[in-house]
Amino acid sequence: MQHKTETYTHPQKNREMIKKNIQRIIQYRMCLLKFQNLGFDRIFSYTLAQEIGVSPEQVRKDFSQFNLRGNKKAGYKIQEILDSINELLHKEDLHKIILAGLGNIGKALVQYKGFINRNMQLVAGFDIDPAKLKKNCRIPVFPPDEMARVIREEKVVIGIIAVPEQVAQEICNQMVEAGIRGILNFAPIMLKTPPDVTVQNISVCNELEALIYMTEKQEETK
Amino acid sequence: MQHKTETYTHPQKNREMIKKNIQRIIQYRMCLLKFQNLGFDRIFSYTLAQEIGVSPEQVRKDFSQFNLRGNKKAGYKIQEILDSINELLHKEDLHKIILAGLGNIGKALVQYKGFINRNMQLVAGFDIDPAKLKKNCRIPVFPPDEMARVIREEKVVIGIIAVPEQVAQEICNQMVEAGIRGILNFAPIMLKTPPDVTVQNISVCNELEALIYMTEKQEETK
DNA sequence: AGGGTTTTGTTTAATAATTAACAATTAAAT
DNA sequence: ATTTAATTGTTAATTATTAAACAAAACCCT
Repeated sequence: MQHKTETYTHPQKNREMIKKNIQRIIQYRMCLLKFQNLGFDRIFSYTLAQEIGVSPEQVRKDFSQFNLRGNKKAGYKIQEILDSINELLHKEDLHKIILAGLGNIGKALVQYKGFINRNMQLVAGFDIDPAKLKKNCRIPVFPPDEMARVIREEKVVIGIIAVPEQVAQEICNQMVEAGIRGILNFAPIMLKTPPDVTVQNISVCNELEALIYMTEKQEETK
Repeated sequence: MQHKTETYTHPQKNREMIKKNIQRIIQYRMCLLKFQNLGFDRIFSYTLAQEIGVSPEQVRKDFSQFNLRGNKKAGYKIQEILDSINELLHKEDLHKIILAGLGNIGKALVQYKGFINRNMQLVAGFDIDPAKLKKNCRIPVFPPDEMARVIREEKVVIGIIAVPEQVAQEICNQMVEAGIRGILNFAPIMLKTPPDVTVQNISVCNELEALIYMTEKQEETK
């Protein structure tokens, strides 16, 4: 029997839930911007839901959880919700990010122009290959042994790992040691980190394989 | 009251569940390969679970669902499970993939060497920019109006969308029309597709924003 | 060979997430 | 101003997922 009113939830699980919800919120924002650009200044939960592929109740519940309020009968004021979401995501300040590895993915990220629109900035890159140090002039690129210094000096808390699998864990350890708290990992391994460091994996191969499975499954049952 | 023995589940939801489970299976495979390379030939659900960050029961249940069988007291034979997973994922045959858009992401994908190890192959790229048509000699690159022909001739069912947001939906429509059944989408929009087409979105910006939120949330509650 | 121990696989229970329902509210119309 | 219609926000119910429990199996050691 539970004595407390609030039921206990495992911190790790709880965090997964928050992450999932905030990812939906980020999607809503994408969608809100779209409708704003189309000239609308209000939107209903129903419309938003249909666009994202969830139920209207889900939208209302998500908004409610993050205290994003609408108007009865009149829906949600797009600008108002956008402002609130931006505040929620601390979009008023610039978020510095470092990048380890300037291979194919790293180079693509360096050249990507979409970060600054969303108040994110790659402040430095790191690569073992001396040839990479000058090539990409958009951001300064250092050898890996300077990473800890840069992280500390620039007070960076977010890092991207785009190095080969073999060195990914080592780079991860160095990042965490120097103060990185969130890692976007492109290496095809499960990184080991302390529980207070958040890791998000991206694997194009895995996604493609899952997609292939799904399509073939669909084909079978047709 | 439900009359059928099997309870009804919404097909869309059901598909989400299968996708999630198969993604875990793909992760298990990654991990199994790692342990095989370390010289092990058997593994316990407990070990695998710890490595992936789930419970041992979850591993056993996942394996059970896909009929991946172990040996009581002796755990799972790594090679056996790997073979079964590869069979499950139809790894015996080569999976052809087309790529729309040869910008930063597209170029990175073309240069990526990991596909062939997993029996996937980019068979063609498409870009509106004539300058791109010759540049990347790893795969043939065509203008977009040849896409439908190539999809049909090569019988491709998987496509990657790495074009600018503004044309992503149009490219998607063309792909679906020509026979593509699974799409990996890098454009920051929710693509509209028929229900039997599976879409998987990848957005580096969204993942980073979620990561930033998580780290700041963590900082607050500390 | 046989008991003890360990680990699977499945069933049952607990927890979490989604959907449905509905009361409250408010914009718009008359 | 009053009424009507529509939409939110929250509570309740349902469904789905995850974890626990335990029986069955089989390896290993004596």
